[in-house]
Parts: sequence; structure tokens; C-alpha cells
Amino acid sequence: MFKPLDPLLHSELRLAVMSLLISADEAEFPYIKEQTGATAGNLSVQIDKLSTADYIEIEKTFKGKRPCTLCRITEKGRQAFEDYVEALKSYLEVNPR
Amino acid sequence: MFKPLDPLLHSELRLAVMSLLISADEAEFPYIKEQTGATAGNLSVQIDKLSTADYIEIEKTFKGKRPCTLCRITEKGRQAFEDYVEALKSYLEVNPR
DNA sequence: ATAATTTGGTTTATTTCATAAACTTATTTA
DNA sequence: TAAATAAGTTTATGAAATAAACCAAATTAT
Repeated sequence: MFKPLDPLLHSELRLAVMSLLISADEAEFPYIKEQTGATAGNLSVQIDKLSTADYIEIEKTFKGKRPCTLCRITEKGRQAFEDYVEALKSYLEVNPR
Repeated sequence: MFKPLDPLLHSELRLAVMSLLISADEAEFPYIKEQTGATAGNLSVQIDKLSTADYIEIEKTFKGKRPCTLCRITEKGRQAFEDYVEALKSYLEVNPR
């Protein structure tokens, strides 16, 4: 009846990050921070978790002289997001009985 | 960009409970337990929270000689659920940029 | 009849998690 | 060169989800 919800995605901030990355080739840490309204610390932690799960990949580069953290969604992440959305539907649709 | 998600509803079990009650006049504790696969303890706690927030109302009756806990969604709960679904969409829709 | 089991939960404890606060290092700007 | 800003990371804390333990009444088995 109710499909289990991937706990890694069922989190407001991580879901927002994934949502951003789904429709962007890549995004920089400060951009994600601004769009989500998250604090840097919280964002850092959540990005770590997504990265550890291989839902996203992190590239540490430089933009001029400043460090720049680039985030990209992986195929695994894309799939997980799709599955999550699918699972959510089982909660949101009105189930006739 | 991302609408905040009502933390009371952004919980797998509470969302499942609300989802059940949205499409049922009323439901008994054991039925909800069975449908959600939750343990009685967890369900009891989560139902309490929904009830404290006036998202659902609890009626303690008897079914023959046995106690029977009946749950019903309130108008406030129905509205909160709708708002939650609306907010969720901001995370799930692919945002063109 | 009474002991064991089941039903229908509640209360308490534990573990995880989200978030914020504090800190670090390098770079600009005043 | 001192202060402020940028770009994060690490640590600490408070809340929350879940499970485990518990309780009372009713039913079933011996």
C-alpha cells in the first residue's frame, strides 16, 4: 500500500539539493546555499551524505583564486530521485476504497 | 523557490496515517497499524502528535467489550495535507532555468 | 477454574538526524 | 596591515523517529 520512502531523500534540505541538481548540469555550493536558504554548515553536512551515497559527486576546483565546490547529480542519484517521487505518489494520491 | 514543508507531515508514518484518513471517514487503530505496517508504539506516538496539532481527532469507544480507538481527520488536517502536497510540488517539478 | 495468550494500546528509552554554532583558512578591501 | 568577507568544515545540541518494554482487560486452552 505505502511504498517506503528513501530516508536519504526524505529530508527537506537534501530533497531541495537534489531537486536543484536534477535540472542543472552542475551547481556551486554558494548557489545551492542561496537557493535553499540553508546555512553553510547544514548544507555541507547534507551534501556530504548525498555524496557518500553516490547520489551526487563533488568536484573541488578553483574559481580564480577562491575554492569552488561543484556538485553534480549521478545516474544513481537521478534514479533514486525518480523512485522517491514514485513512492511518494502512494501517499499523495487519494486511494479509493 | 522551495516552499517549507510542514514538519508534522513530512514524516513517513504520519503522512501515511493522514493519507489513509483523507480518504476514509474514520479508521480504527488496528486498521491503521496494519495498513502502515507500523508498530503499535510508534503509531501511538505519531497519532498523539497529529491529534495534539488538531490534524486528527481521536474517539475512544468500545467495540463490544474491547477498547477501540477511532481516528478521524479534521478540517485543519485536511487543509494542512493539501498545503503540504502543494509545497512538495516545488521540490518535485523540474524547474526550468 | 486458572494459566497462557491475544488484543489494544501507552510509556519509556535509545538512536539517529537536522540544524546551528563555532571554527579554519585564504582572500579581499579599507 | 588590520578588518572583513568568502567558502567551507567540524563539533555540539536538541528534537524526532522508532523500538522495546510494559500494562490491563479479554479470550482461549488446559
